[in-house]
Amino acid sequence: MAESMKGLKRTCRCAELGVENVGQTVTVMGWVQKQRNKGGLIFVDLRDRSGILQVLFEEEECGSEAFEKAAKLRSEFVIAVVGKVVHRNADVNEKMATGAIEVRANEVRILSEAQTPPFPIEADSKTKEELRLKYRYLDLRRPDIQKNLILRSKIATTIRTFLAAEGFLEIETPILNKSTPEGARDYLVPSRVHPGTFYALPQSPQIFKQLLMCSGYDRYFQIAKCFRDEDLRADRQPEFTQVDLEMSFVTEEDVMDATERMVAKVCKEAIGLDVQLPLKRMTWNEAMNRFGSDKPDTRFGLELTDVSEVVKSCGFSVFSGAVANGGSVRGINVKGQAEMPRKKIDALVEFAKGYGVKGLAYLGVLPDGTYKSSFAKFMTEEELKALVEAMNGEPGDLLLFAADRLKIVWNVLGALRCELAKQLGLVDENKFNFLWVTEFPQFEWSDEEERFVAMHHPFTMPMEEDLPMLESDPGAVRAKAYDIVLNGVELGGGSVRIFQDDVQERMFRALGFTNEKAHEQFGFLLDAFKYGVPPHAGLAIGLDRFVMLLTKAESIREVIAFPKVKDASCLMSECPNVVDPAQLKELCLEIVPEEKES
RNA sequence: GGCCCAGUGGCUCAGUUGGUUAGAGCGCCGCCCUGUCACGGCGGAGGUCGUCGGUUCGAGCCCGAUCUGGGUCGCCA
Repeated sequence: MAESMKGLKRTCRCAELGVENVGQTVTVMGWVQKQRNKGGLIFVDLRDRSGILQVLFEEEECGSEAFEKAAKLRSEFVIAVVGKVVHRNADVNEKMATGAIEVRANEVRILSEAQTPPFPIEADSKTKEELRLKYRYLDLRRPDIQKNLILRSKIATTIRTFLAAEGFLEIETPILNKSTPEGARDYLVPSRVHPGTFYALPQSPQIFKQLLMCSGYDRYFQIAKCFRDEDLRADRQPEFTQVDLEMSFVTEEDVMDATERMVAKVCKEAIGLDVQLPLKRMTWNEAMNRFGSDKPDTRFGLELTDVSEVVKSCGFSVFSGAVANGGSVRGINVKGQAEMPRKKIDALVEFAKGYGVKGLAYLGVLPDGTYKSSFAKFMTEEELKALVEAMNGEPGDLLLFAADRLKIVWNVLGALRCELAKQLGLVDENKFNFLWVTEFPQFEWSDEEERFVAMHHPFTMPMEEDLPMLESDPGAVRAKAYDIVLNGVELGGGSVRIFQDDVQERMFRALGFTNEKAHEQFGFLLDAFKYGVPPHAGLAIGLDRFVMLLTKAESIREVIAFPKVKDASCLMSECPNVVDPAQLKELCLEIVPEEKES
């Protein structure tokens, strides 16, 4: 039966005690991690978010009533203990942070009894995630998750302190917004007052922070919840948190400078990591050509080589054909792997196919100078020699090639080099390689929509020297946009914003927006630009991903208190769920049953 | 929407070429134990193998479908 804590006040957390407290009488409260009953002596490991403390019950010391209570304690009971901190003398436990001391109990109260939990509350849980997430409130008791969330809190505090000192104001923006079809799918919220209309949850506070600049707030930031109704991944949740910031009267240099100093500060405070500033930079074009990715992992090599020129008229029609059709042939030299078993190579080919390429050509340069290859028979000795030379191939090397449209080749080889690095153990897990990727293309061609779409968003400023091409050659226009990348993960990104209404109008035209459509969707922003708007630029960092990388967590769910699973539902609360028909009626909504396919 | 992986007592797993009463460790319950800390000793309870259907004399094991969770491609301005 639960007892009251009346008259008791917790004096400290469990693991806050040490040898310096010996002799003091303390009151500690927490969960029973473990009870060890020796008969005349009962040990209890008491746990709270600080750690574990051993409590000792001896009948002579605590009296028979307390001793009997101690004998009844089970895992996860919540108890309060009043007792004296003593040294363990000969029985120090070196493996415990509080192993030199223990609390000799004088009094114990059972504040709450507990059923046996469905899985052990312990670090390095082996329990299936499904079960952990169903009982997330128990999972969150585990020390490794607590460590992650405590670190996350510390990081948020560091960010707030840093930005405040830099003159940033923390300003909240609305959660209920207007839906804009550009970009990711919106989560929609029906309006009761205006039947048939909807709010959208923010994908980012983008437009509002730009309006704040128009309003003179100079430097804004927000640790903002954002929502995107897209499929989940190990590093992607439908609701996530961004450190969102915007600055007026600045260039991209100012934003990048403030951001990297903030990131460096966080790394130092959170995990004691010294980050060398300024961060390395690379243009988008260089990143794609060398790494096949706009978020390259620079902890290892395996860079791409363009061999299109070398093979454009060779006998292997897959290569020559790709070049003839305007595509590209590029390769990766996997040093010393010429003898990779056929089975492993086949698996790599299958891996590559998952990225849209029809196959992967391989050429092993054997130590004796001969070749083991899927295509050598189609090429002359000279052609092969030229190809190996172009790849800097030496005996013992395995050369892998993809031939297709350039976009696909980049995609395949970019993924392949990461996979190879993982398989060959080339990734140094202790490295934190930050990188700015700059000069992104302004537009990206969408096959699906048959038009150019904005690579970042429609408010991104093109580079001045490329402005004339906005109409004539949109695909060649580079943007004043920059992404910050850490170990192959896009940590965040930003841009200088358009602040001239004529440039903004040209942007919308290039994106295929009519004047009406642009005004219908973003009219208030365009109007705001007519009343005096400062040049401004900003950026957003994905906080969840940042914490995930700093904690080396395998999944973003390990750094979010209550995450969603793959289908965007919550196993604990079971949302989303149906609602009362009366609620729907009030919203003038009804469920139309899906037609069954016959 | 596609592809891949997993699903056996509360938890983590094992389960031989399909063959009688499905095993282990931990946990749980009871008794004993004054220095344990992966405590120890003795005893005990607990599963029909995610679900449905099929093949077979016989299925945890083979086949099909489906559900659940994970990874990934598409998607994510």
